[in-house]
Amino acid sequence: MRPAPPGTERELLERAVALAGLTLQQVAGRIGWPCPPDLRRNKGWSGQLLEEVLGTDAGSLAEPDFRTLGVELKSLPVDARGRPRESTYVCTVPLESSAGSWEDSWVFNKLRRVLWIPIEADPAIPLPRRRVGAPLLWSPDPRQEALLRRDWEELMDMVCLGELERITAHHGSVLQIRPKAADARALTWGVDASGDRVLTTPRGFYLRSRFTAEILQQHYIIP
DNA sequence: AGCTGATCATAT
DNA sequence: ATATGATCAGCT
Repeated sequence: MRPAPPGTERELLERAVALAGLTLQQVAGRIGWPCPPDLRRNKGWSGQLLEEVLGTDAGSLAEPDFRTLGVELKSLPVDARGRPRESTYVCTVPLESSAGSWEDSWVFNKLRRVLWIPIEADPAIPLPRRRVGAPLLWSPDPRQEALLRRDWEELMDMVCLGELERITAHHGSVLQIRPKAADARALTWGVDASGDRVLTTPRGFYLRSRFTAEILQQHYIIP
């Protein structure tokens, strides 16, 4: 059912281009998946559908989806004007490890090469009829990488200094930290200002939608 | 209308 | 519990 992973970026892009313009129902039908009426009880369904159809090979490891290519796959819900409707989850925030460098960070290693696939997400369109957009293979340009790096360094400084409870989604110009858990009761270990281990909410890094909007505006043409 | 904090599903 | 895939829903 699941195709072999693409061997090259070109092959990956060809597979993705072949999906452009299809509805989610049509894409799901190709691999025998039923299309749910909405995403209410399965928020990641369309992202998982694209993984399955395109043949990712990283599972749920903390690595790019196409590990042999070093390419991360991100679906991007867009409104009628082609603007992202939501922020984009990047990865878990390491709450216990020491600083490390930007180059070694999960954030950088996931975002250095991304295949963005816009998906119509206007709530007026029933999920099965929403169309997949044209794919975009992207790497951050120097300015974008500098913005990401600065946010990451500031946020990770706060994490490492035990200022986790001070971090809100207001921090960061393009990259932010928000809760990432089953619910608000979920707990994991972090470090407080005294350096002691404390239980806290698991967090994730997210890209603000104005950042992904910029990426699409620069490169993407609405079909 | 945009944004933040909360939440849903699955695999290991 | 930790990782992945994300969107929901209420507040400003």
